[in-house]
Amino acid sequence: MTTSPSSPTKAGRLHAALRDDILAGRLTPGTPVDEVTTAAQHDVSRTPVREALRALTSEGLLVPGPRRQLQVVDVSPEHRREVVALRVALESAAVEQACERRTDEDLDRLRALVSRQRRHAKGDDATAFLETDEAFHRALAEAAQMPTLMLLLDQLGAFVRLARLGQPTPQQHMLALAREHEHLLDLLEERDAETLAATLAEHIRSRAPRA
Amino acid sequence: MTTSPSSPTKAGRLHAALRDDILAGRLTPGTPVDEVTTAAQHDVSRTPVREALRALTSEGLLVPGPRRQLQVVDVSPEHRREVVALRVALESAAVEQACERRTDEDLDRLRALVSRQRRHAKGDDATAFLETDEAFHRALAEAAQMPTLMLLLDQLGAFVRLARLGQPTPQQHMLALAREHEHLLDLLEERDAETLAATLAEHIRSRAPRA
DNA sequence: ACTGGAACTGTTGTATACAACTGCTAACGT
DNA sequence: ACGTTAGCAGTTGTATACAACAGTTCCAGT
Repeated sequence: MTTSPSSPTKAGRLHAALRDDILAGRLTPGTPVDEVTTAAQHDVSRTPVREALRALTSEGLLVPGPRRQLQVVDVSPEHRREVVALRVALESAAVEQACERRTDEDLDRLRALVSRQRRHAKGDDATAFLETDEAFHRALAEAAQMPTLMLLLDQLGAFVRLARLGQPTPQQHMLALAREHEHLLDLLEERDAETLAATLAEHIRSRAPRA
Repeated sequence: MTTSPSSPTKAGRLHAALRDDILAGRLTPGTPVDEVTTAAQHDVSRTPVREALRALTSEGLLVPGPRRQLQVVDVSPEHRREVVALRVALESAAVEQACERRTDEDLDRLRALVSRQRRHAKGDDATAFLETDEAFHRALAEAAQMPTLMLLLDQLGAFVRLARLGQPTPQQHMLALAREHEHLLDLLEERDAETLAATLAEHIRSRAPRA
């Protein structure tokens, strides 16, 4: 968010590209990242690289390591738990507001996402499913119309994705999640803020790592 | 946090200096900030300025304006309400964890802060009081030992400070706040997570702008 | 008078050269 | 043999020059 994701600048494109490399697992945790190498690989000068690396650092995707070098972040189990707790806190706050502000268009959009998600679940396409899953949670929060909250959630989103990288998603889970989403939408439609927040919290926690 | 605040680099110092200028009201909302002018004023080249401005933008203290220029953010009443809601969500989550993890040292530190705060209140020193107030809330959250949460709270903290800039703080309020802090600590000591979270939420909201 | 567009101005984006720092290596002295 | 230090290699920090872009002004043509 520092540099616009799809901005026409090299810095912006680099930022997006590296972010994608990290979130897709092409740059694995612990990998050192330095300016000159990255610049050479992408055939640009150090200047835009610096900017991209700075942005990624402020997002927490790169962390300062020992030899004054940046490394791809490694999400510890403890960190994972923290992210789950924060998602619960923020998304709960979001849906409470959303219950007041949601429009019928919001509901339509969300229902469409769930049905797409169900389709992907039936086709056992985990990648597409997870993508839609993220889109659903994002759209749900967006109905609250709280831009600063969206900023924070986007930051957390990167870690969520990172945490999920290794873990497979069995079809059974996918179907269950889609059903739960449907239920969340019913509560949003009824504007039952309290139940919705509590159900959402459980929904998020239930997907959390056990250990 | 992108560039270390007190780092020995020019970029870091600039970042801190500009941040301070904004939070102290020396750079008022809406003021356009451009690279060359800033560079000239601080007698450095554009390079470290760019970095500092990027960091401030990612913190939300600068926002992209019309003529492709950066401006000092103006916190709208709507934004203020959002920040309050987010603080409630995050600090509540923090104290719930803190109830499990707090040590006696945490309590000592916090009690010391409250007593300092009470001293400032009695001396009617609003500036020192608010500074200690921030330190108290930060230390309270820190007892949860959730580093990512601290990052998010620090970001919000800037907006809190900004929102308070105009508003005076009568001595009566200060004394009341100090008393409430004392009460929060009692609950933390008893590890009564639920009551503490609820009381804290009310404490934060009670200071919120009315309109 | 109005429209089109060409030059101009001010700004940010990028490349590159150089300086400063850090950690390492190796050589030297004891 | 060991510790100390000088210098060396690699990296980041900073300055500066140049390119690209956007907005503006002002002129030309109709």
